[in-house]
Formats: sequence, structure tokens, C-alpha cells
Amino acid sequence: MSSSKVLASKWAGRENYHHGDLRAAVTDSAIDLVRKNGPGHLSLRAVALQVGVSPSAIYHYFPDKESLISAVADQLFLNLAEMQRDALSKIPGDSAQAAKLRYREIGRTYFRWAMKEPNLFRLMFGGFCKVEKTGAHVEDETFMILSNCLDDLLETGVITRTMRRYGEIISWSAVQGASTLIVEGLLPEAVFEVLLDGVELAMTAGD
Amino acid sequence: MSSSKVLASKWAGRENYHHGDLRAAVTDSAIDLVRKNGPGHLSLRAVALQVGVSPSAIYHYFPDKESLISAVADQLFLNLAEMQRDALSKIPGDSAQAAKLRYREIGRTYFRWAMKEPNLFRLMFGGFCKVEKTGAHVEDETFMILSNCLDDLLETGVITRTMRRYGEIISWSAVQGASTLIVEGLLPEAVFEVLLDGVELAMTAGD
DNA sequence: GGTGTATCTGAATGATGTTCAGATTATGGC
DNA sequence: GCCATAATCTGAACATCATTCAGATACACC
Repeated sequence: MSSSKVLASKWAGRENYHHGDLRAAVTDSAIDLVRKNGPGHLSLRAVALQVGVSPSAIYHYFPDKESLISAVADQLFLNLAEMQRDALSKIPGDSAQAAKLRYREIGRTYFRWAMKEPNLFRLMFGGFCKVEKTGAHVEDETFMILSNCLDDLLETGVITRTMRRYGEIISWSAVQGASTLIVEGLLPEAVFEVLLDGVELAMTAGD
Repeated sequence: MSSSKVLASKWAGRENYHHGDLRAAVTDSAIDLVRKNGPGHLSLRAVALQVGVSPSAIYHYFPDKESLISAVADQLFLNLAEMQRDALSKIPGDSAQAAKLRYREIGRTYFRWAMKEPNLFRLMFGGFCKVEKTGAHVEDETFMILSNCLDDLLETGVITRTMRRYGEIISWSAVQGASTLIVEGLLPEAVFEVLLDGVELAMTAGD
């Protein structure tokens, strides 16, 4: 009867009572809203409104807000790794020079991601979701990309075996720290390239 | 009359209508609650309850919640710098060895602060307050402590003039990044001492 | 001792996360 | 094709939150 049409008008353009892929739509909308308003101002009601669904519908896919944020964080870690893979694919070759360029580009991609989307960066590393929940360890891919690049640097003789041992820790920590400090306004943006110079110099001069 | 006594009972143990030093009491209570519940779960009502005051009283000292969080962040930066100064005062001397020990202790104090109070650490660097608001640049003291220590390392010949140029950036970034990654569970705690070894090795071997 | 001002209260508003009973639609067996 | 069952979604409700504002209270000064 006409009741279905009347109700349909309340569903914000959705014609079926069932949504189709609500889970994905919710995480996408959450990413969009966090990007705009920051992780602390994410509202389930705003997500529901943007998706065209009742707020309580979200609870069929996420037990609470924190679980949604966890799902968002997982998605973002995958996005970051994908961006790094894309950047690396443009710098092929087995030479020492290529390996060095790749090493810098990994850090730069990380930093550019943080600068372009500060609120998403904050969500990933601001303690908004417990890492324990994620059994998949979706952040390991970023670590592996770095690891492989460091192997290349060792094989091409750019770094020593001794320095290789500290490679992931120094590189990830330095890039993560500089990104945070710059994004939060405690260091100027130009500092990042200086950091890359310094880390490369320090790593290659190592013992 | 008795009305004052009746009302006094609502003031949670406070005998005067005026509080005395409400501003400080509010920031102290806020620090306590953030430490327990995280920066995202700070509630002005809980602060007011703990201080024994009406929620709206807080607005006489802070225009909104974010301003209170800014004041808390300032306080925490001062605390951190004080802790670093205390730690350094226990390692006097002009020798290269003493300077190296001081350098490591600055990083360790930073890291220990983060590990002991993860929620306060998150508040300081999680983008909960705009740095612009703080004209005083209260985080500069931490920077200066590091700077002075690096000067000592240069004067005692532990690092070269070239490496000195990257000192603050590499050190602060690496320690900040490692602290974040470890606090958020992305790297194991034992990694931090390895980082210190690596950074010292890289910096001292530099060119 | 009375006046003015700084400080604080109490009530109200609108938005929030979360729960739950029930309405609606899809699915699978006959 | 039809019915039962499960999956999905709604609507209303509750407690809590930040924030505002008119008014009550206490202090300081004259």
C-alpha cells in the first residue's frame, strides 16, 4: 500500500528496507566524518544520518562505538600500506641508489599521509582503539615494506649488518615521531626532509 | 539561619560558598580523571563532582572543555620538563661519559613518562588541544634541555659538528615515535633500549 | 553597614551512546 | 506459490554530556 512509500521517504533515498552493505557504508561514512571533525567528535547519529539509516541499525554490525573506530583504524592501516606499495612500485631497480630512494619514499609517504589527513592519523595512533582487539595485526604490512627495503639497503652495501639490526626501529620511530610532532604543530613542516637527511647520514655512516 | 547549613551539605564538604582556588582544583581533578579514563572520556560534570562544585562554575575559569584540556596539557609539559631536569641533576660532570649518560636519560625519562601515564601522554600529543592557543610555548623547555645536552656531546667530542645539526630532530622524533608505538602496543616495550643503542651508535658514528 | 562585584548555583536545552521491543524484509523448505 | 524462521532495521526511551543563563550568595571596599 501507500505505507511503504510514506516510510520510504524517511529512509533518505534508500528504496529498500534493507540497505545492502551497511557495514561498509558505515565505516566509509565514519572515515569521512573523522577526517572532517576529528576522532573525538565522531557521532554514531551523524554516521546513521549520512548513511540514511536509524542509529540503532549500526549496532547490528558493531557492538559499540569503539568497535567501529577499530574497524576504521584497520581500514586506514591497509590504506597506508597500499599507498606505500604504490609509491615503491614507481622506483624499481636493484641499485644502491634505487634502494636509497625507496627508503626515503617510504618515510615520505608515511609523513604525507599524516599531513594530508591529520585526523585520520590521530585516530590510528591516538589510543582510540585497543590494538589487542585486532588479531590480524593489520599494521604488520607497513612494517614488512620497511623491512624489505632495509634488506635491499644491506644487500647493496648502503648500510652495515650492524645498522641493519636497528633499521626498522630507528626508521619507524623517527618517521612516526616527526610526523606527530609536525602534525601537532610542535615542529615546522620543513623539518621532515632534514630528518630524512639526518637519518640517512647516521644510518649509512654507522660503524 | 539553618538555610546555610542545609545548602552547605550540598557542597560536598566545602564550608564556604567560594571555593578558594577553583581553577587549580579543576585542572588537578581533570588531570586525575584523564589519567584514569583517557582524554576522550573527560567529563566536566565528573570534574565538578570531584571538586565539589556545580558544573557551570567551571565556565567561570574556562570558556569551554577544550580550554581546560589546553591548560592541562600545559601543566603536563611543565611536569615532563621538571622530571627531565630532576633526572639530569643526578648525572653531573663534564666528561663525555657523563654527557652520554645524560643524553640517554633524557630519552628514558620521556619514555618512562609515557609508559607510566599513557592517557596523559595521549592528551599531550593526540591533538586534543590547539598548540596555537598556547602563546607561551611551554613545550620549548623540553627542547632546550635536549639542546643543552647535545651541546655537551659536541664539546666532549662524542658527536661531530655535522651530526649536531640533526641532534634535536633525530632524538626528539625517535623518542617520541618509539614512545607512541610502544604505548599503543605496536612495538614491544623492550624495543626502547634497543632504540637508544641504535641512535647513539648512529649519531656517534656519523661522518 | 551598605553597595558593587566576583563567584557560584540550579534549571534548562539539545545532542550523545546505548538498549530494546517490535516492525519489516529476505531466505529456505514445502 | 506460500509459510515459518531468521536477519535486518525502526522508533522510542534512558542516562549522560557540554553549554547557557538568570539569579542567588559571599566577599571587598568605601
